[in-house]
Amino acid sequence: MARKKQQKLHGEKPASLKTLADHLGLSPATISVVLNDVPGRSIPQATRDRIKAAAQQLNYQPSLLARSLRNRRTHTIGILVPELGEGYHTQVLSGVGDQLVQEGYFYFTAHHRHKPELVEQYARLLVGRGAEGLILVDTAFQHNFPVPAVAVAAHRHIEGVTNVILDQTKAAELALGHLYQLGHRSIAFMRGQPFSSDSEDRWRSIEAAAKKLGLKIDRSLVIQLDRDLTSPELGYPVVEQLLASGKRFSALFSFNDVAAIGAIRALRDAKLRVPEDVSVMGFDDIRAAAFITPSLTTIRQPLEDMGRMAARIVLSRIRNQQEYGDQVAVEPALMARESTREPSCPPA
Amino acid sequence: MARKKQQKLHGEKPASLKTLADHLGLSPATISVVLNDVPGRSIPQATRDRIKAAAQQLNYQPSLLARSLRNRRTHTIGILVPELGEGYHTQVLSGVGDQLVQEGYFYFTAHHRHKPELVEQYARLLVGRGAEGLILVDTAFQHNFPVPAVAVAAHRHIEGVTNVILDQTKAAELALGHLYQLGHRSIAFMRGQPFSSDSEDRWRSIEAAAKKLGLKIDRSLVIQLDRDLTSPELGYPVVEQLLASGKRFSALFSFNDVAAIGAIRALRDAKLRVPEDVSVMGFDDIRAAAFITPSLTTIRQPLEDMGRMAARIVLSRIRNQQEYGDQVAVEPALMARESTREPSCPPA
DNA sequence: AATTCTAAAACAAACGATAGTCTGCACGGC
DNA sequence: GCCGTGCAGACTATCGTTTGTTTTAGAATT
Repeated sequence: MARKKQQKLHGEKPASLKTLADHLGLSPATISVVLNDVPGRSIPQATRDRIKAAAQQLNYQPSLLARSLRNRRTHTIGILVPELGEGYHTQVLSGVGDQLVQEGYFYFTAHHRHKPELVEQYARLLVGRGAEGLILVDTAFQHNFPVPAVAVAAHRHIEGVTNVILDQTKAAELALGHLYQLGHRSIAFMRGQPFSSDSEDRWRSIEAAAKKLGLKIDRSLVIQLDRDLTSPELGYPVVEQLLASGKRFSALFSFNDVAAIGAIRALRDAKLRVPEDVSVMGFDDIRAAAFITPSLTTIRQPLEDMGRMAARIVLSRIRNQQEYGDQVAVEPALMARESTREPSCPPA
Repeated sequence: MARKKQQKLHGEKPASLKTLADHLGLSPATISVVLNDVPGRSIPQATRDRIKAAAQQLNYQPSLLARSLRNRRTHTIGILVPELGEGYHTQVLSGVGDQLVQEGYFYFTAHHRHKPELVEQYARLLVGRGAEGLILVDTAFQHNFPVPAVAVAAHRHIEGVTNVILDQTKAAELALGHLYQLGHRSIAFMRGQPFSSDSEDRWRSIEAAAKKLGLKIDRSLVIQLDRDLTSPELGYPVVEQLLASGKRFSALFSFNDVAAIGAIRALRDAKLRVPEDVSVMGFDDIRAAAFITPSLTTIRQPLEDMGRMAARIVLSRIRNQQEYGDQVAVEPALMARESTREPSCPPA
């Protein structure tokens, strides 16, 4: 007869407990008990072996769907991010994913492209889909959620939602401390866009750090980002304008790395060398930061750690352990590279 | 009395059909029928309104879990990627996600860090979790799968798995054509690591394109990558060696952008200017390609499109439409930037 | 008044797994 | 021979939906 098909294509329905039960002449419940090693049940070893062998042979895979329905546990977390294709969010995602998988959880992802109505909608969908918890990365939201939720770099604080943030105070101190120590005294600052979650905090921290160092912030050296871009173009025009104003400065603290790259372009196009004439400090430590010429001195956000932390917190809240407060800060690190050095002429 | 809690914290069990049924004095089935607008059932408008109002009021959300169990449709796809935190894969993911969401599907992601046993294990888990199809991005695998599967940039062809790939012939022709047209005749080539999925195809296409242009490939100008790195360090030592060999060349075609960035460093460290002394062509068009100095001329893989295409194919196969063959190629594009120009001295 | 018809909704059986309870039977002790 | 004891496993209900089939009751027909 025809040779047995060696590579079964999809189509045959997978084995269920009932299939196994019929095959073995036992009841589904017994098989469930054996395969799950439920304690306190007396089933002879012989039967156990028989069941396990059959399960293997028929390639039995329990339907997690059915199990979830019955146990009311899905072991699934929903994750909301603004974008998938860009560095910052996916690095957080990477940490989240690692931690979740390690603890036996799965996750659904959805990206909302910053549309508020999509945030609401996807959150509902994810929960409807069985998500036992939510992790929101760089995502604005209004309400509480029907399941434990943790925000990474949240825009504001919402009752009941734990927030994982960067220690902005420490970050500002690291950055300004580095520039100050190199000898910089006239430093230009870039403020983030009003709609960006970090802008306000970052700026307050910078002011505080400056005060602590005895450094005066010259208002005319403070520029304000406003465009909604994720390309270096973001930083170009504002720096161009600043230069046109004629004010001089020996260092620039950019709001983020991407803007810093644009800023470096603008400085170069104005025939200023980086770092010889102007030092540039970034923020975030995106991958490109180490690759560009000159490589960028920046403050690293431990994105993977933040993700891992968020995952740990959401799981702990699901288990109803109250181990974390409603805000958890992680430590930034200074990545000193080529784009900063001592100013060429000593401060005036 | 105590004021009504305005912000309900999680804890109250969500409304089910049964809850609604009790509340309305109807049966769950009737309510299901109404809420799903099942055709061919006669329910008076008054009752329909009553049901819909109650559903709204009790904030009824159908359990997709239960529905999936019943309907044997989960509307979920499983996605396997090697890494989450790095550019290439997540851009594909972004396209996949867009397309899936648009067609009403959700997706589970898992990253396996190139460990073969994890690929197998996660694939099984995802299917067990209800995935109706699988998308494998840059992932090696051995077997067929019990559900429709589509691979993006697969390592080899597997019966029954549709493959979305870049048109390597076109890519090689674009790249070499560009260099040739600029006047380059002595071109150095970088071959990918043996374990990388594209290495073989890419090289064959380059040979073919060179032949077509009447360009001779000088074997002593061909260098071979072998390290498993995703940082520019990848391209540095091999170019250093090539330079040490004393052979001269006016252009270098790198295996990918990351290696190209390392190569540029190596060239600079050897006091060669890019592009004045040596033109460098990359491959992939990673985000950093446009940011570095000089910005990198490269071949763009339309990663999002590939993801979208993979999603479309897997859904079409789930629906049992046979619209696509077992291989689908997408078109690359030349991104001409600063790192290439005509050679400074005319070819010998 | 008895019969047929139809609208409106209830009922019942799944989907696959699991937790709790219950039964049949062999064995032992008295 | 009667009863308890344990073992080995079956039975039942349930998670929340959906689908096919009945029931019910009132209205229409004869």
